[in-house]
Amino acid sequence: MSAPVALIDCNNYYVSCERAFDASLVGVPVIVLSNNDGCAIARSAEAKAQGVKTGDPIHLIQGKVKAHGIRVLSSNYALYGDMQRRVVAAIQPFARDFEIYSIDKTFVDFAGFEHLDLVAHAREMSAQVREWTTIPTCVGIAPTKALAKLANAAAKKNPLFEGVADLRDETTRNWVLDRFAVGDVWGVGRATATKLQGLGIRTAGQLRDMAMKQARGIGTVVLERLIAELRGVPAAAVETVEPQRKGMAVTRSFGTPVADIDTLMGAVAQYAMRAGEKLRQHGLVARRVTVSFHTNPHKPERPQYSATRTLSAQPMTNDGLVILGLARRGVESAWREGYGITKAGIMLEDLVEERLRPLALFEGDTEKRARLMSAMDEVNGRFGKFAAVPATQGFKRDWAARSDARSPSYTTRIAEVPAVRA
DNA sequence: TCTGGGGTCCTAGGACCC
DNA sequence: TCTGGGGTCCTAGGACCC
Repeated sequence: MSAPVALIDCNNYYVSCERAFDASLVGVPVIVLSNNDGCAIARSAEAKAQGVKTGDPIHLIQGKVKAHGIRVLSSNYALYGDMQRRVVAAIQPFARDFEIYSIDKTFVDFAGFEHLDLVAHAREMSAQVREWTTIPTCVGIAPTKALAKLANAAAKKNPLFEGVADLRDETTRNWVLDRFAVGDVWGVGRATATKLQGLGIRTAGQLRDMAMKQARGIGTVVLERLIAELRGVPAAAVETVEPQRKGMAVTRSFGTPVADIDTLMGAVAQYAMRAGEKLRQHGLVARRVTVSFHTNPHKPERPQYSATRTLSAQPMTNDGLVILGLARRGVESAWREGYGITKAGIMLEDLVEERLRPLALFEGDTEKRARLMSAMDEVNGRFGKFAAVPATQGFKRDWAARSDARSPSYTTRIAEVPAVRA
């Protein structure tokens, strides 16, 4: 039997973060919207009970919002990121190794802890997170990551588990797998679920028992690995070191479609500067810069246009103005008149740590530019985003996305720390 | 589905090379 | 060039996840 793995997952994470700082949100239906205030990406239990689904466009559920007094918030990623650090700090003492899988999920390697009552151990871990952050969590324990994810879902769904499901025991495991819909298994999306159902495979138990060869036929090696994991054979380890990231992107939808190149260039300029800033924050430089923009693919009756252009930075760079220069060339070569552009983005690939950057033959005065960039970072950090911007970016941002109901940056911006009155 | 933004991994096909 | 086998690199697109 392989070493036990646990997945600790925060319940309704974004909503729970908001509730940690605003008691009026407790006990009432709450949803948090995506970046563009477009759709619901987090829902409290009360909002779920009113039938709000993940991804519901806000304009489609306005009736429900009014009828049930659902509180609607824009997302506040600075807050959620900061809260995550506190959650991880609470988890840390309960294992030697763990993997921060996403903003609200952490895999915990329980190797070497098998002699403990792991269910009790997991409950203590969960209680520690709650005490330090107020955030409720559920834990799933199993021999593989895929099964730990499934155990976690079971712990969330079935009150019998009281927040911690241990699927190391085969009888319990089979019981859960036979009742678990195949489409809810981690790694089975809509496309694969449809194909599996066509073969009569409806439960996680049936997926586990599927012939590998048949699985390869409808999926890829990824589906084969998933089946191995459902059988209790690990195909993925708990990754304790953060992997080098492969790419980085800044993309946004526009509030209103853009039909002229200057306006598009203004948006692209902002994304390019932001992309450079992100690279510097992570201590990275990039080789490939891709700029892309397209019309709204959800309006098939309109003429569509989609363009991407990839350019190389020589030498590798994290200079926003260099990225902007390349992106500008890309936009100029790809621009076509007569379309309403609804989304644009900058993607950076071939990333390398700045200190490992290969030296180019002719570098130019990179040091001066590096000082300019860090000066801009400082100005923007102190006086707010967009205090210092290149002229291309412009000051009118008609196309800008909406974010009307963002909560204050309680933990990351001194001016917005909540005041306590005696 | 009137649909956000930021990622990863995998596969297929073409260009090119020896 | 009416042509073998094998390798790498690149791009585009699909699928999935949070």
